[in-house]
Amino acid sequence: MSIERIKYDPAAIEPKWQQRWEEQRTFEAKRTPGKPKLYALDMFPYPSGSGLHVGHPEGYTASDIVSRYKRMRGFDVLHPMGWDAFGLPAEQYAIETGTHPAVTTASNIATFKRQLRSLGFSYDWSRELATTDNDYVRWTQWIFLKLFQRGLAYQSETPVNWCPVLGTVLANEEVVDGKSERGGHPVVRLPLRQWTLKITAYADRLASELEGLEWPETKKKQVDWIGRSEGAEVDFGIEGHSEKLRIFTTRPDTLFGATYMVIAPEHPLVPSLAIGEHRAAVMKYRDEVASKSDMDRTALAKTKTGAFTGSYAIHPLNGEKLPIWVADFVLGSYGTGAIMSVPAHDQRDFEFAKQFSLPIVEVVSRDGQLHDAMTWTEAEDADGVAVRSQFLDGKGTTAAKAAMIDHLESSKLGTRKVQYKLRDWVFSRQRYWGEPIPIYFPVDGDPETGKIRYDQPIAVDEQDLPVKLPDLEDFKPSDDPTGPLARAKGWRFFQKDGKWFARETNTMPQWAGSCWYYLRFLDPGNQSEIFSQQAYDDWMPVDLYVGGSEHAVLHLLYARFWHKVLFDAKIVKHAEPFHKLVHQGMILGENNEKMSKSRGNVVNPDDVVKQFGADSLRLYEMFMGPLEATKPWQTNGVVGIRRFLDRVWSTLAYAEGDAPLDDESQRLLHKTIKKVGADIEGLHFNTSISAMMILVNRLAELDRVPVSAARAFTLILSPFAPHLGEELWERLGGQRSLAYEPWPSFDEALTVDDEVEIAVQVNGKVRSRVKLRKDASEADARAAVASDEAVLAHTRGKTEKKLVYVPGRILNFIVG
RNA sequence: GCCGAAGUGGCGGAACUGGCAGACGCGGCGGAUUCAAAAUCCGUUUCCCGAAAGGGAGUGAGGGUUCAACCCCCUCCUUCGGCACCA
Repeated sequence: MSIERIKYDPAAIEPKWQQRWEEQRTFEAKRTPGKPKLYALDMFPYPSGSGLHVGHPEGYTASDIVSRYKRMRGFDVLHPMGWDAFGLPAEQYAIETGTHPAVTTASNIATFKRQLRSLGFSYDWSRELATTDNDYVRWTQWIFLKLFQRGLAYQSETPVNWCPVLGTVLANEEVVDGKSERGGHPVVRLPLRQWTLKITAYADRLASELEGLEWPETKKKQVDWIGRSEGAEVDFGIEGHSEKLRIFTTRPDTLFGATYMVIAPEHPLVPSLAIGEHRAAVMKYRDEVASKSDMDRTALAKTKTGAFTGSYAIHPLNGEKLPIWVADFVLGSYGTGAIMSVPAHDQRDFEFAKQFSLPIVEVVSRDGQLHDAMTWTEAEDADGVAVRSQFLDGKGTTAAKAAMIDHLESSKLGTRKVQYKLRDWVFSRQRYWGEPIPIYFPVDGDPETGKIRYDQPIAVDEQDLPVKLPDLEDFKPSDDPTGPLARAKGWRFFQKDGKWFARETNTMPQWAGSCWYYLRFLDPGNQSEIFSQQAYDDWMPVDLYVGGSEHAVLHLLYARFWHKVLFDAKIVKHAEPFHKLVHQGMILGENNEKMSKSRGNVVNPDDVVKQFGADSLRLYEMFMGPLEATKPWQTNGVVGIRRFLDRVWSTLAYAEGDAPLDDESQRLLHKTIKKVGADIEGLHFNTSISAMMILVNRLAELDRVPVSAARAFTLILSPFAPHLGEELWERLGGQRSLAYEPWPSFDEALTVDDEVEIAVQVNGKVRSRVKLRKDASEADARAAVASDEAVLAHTRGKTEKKLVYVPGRILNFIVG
């Protein structure tokens, strides 16, 4: 054996196959009638300036393995990739350097694309798209118009989260602890004109239609986020006012326990209710709260604060006078911004009552007896029996709630009501690098002096889409919340039929583009429609959606909302877009900490590819542990994987002949084929790799590996290590890419051993092992160990009380 | 505080439906090869006692069910993720 053998050289074979796949358009998605289909979607990345990090390839490799496997299983596969390319970083960079965001974005995309290509993902690059493409923006705006036409996009002047540093308004979801989610800049609440999407109109469906989806815990997170609660709205009279004070409660059964009322500082009635000597203090309190950050107002506020308005509400059922307080623990943005306070049965009300020495009256008793709630140390919010409650007395809580609501409705004092924590989606941003909102307004007179009639929004004609961004040189946000687009006067103002109009200068948030990209992938080149019905029917819904759990609520809720609107508009045919959802876990640095530049523990995929090869990176990321688990990077682990691939190469690359494998190897091969297939279906990539390692270790011991076995192994390895797979396949006589080669079959009979070694226990402790036929009878099993010294040593002189025998598993003597 | 997930060798992690805990990989140790090293190959590697045979302990802690528990039940601890006064 003097022939010099070539070594495994990923640096040579990886670019070779990447180029060949591209030239031969190997992965262009085509649909063949009658074949099953798979739409495998990755959450497309924001192409940041720092390039890919090792977290990206984790999910991408997983979906790529499934895609490649399914192709070999005869599926038509749609596996696309694109760019979520609008967003703040490019704009911030533009502000700092003057480089146009389009330039930065294009160069970042080029970097990302080069990196993704170097990893050998089987994307159909002919469907590549970026949310910033005019051709894409056109349809994003088109969908906005659908929302507008259906009354789901409206302007409001409500208090919003204005971030002075970023110069924009943020969604509630983008504000964490009173700071911007990106950058951690302070956020204040200001009333501004905003475009808002009526996602609350879909709250019920967004919650209930999750059922039936194959999603992880994320379903629950969304349900919690939507936060449905059932209760009643009740109108209280106000002494000396004709207006009513409307409150929402989930505990109408405790109405007789209300001892005071609380309204939020933002409540519109605050000015008129704050009277007499109390007025000044109330207004001062209101102003103080307004300047507080959300942080101060919520989590850390241990003691309750508030002020008495001087006004009284009239209890609708017993006519009692209840003092009306203002306190910031009541939120202006939830329910009616006002509550009836039942301190005996609500902890917050209880604390407030203690703080301000207000009465506490028990109206729900745990045992039916009367107690003095003034002596309690905390509220009792558990269900019980209604007391001191007139017609409710003696009723259990559930029955009492129903009876009270019935009574309120029949006497027109209140109504049944469902409330949601979910708020409408503040959709406008005062920034440059986003989709222009395709709306314009009449101008009274000319642009210089005229007033813009924001109350008369007009939809841009569909024919005139997309509304493109004007070229700007100065991207700085200003204090002026109309945003930088307002400075492009030539773009903003235009004349039609002799009249002046002004375009909307707010842009859409980054979420907009990612709300529907999976739909454009169906038919990205379509110039006349958002997508053809044929393309839709070919591929939808998305069968597998892989992405980070950081998008569990925001992106996935927004996208589902848009999809349902499109469903109602009969543009899509499924109520839900994503059938199965998987979140890859985070990859930590070697020191078990989150990867970050400041911690200096960032691993660059380019370096790993250079040192070990793309296939090693792919395999390693799948071998680290369960896909969904958080797990630390270990460079030595990549070394181990590279060793495995070296061994695969040296074992298979020079396979020859067709001498049959020995029985044991043959069985192992068939077991491995079965296991790898099943593991891919279950996304258990770590264990399938381990199974392949075991097989190679076995094959490497053989003098010679027959070609047929080498080919079968090559095929099952190929979804994981596609470059190595192709190279081996070629050496083993393959004429063309193995991408569509049928997945190897296995003989079920060879995957089960008919003789197995089972443990022999005495009183539950393993004392010996014995080889037995899988289906051996108890008598046979007993006979097989009858003279086993290791067993006899522990049974001798004792009486057998029981024998547990599970064929193929265990033999356990119970003696005493 | 509430909700969710998870705790297994020195490390990453396996373990079917309750049936031999520690597969596979890393690291360690010993050896082969080499002038030497790297690479590669072989052996070994949960802990404790023991020269060995063997014995004992062991899956965050404590209890329980069972012939048998990483797996099921109860209590508790820790870590991670999410939510944050939503009436």
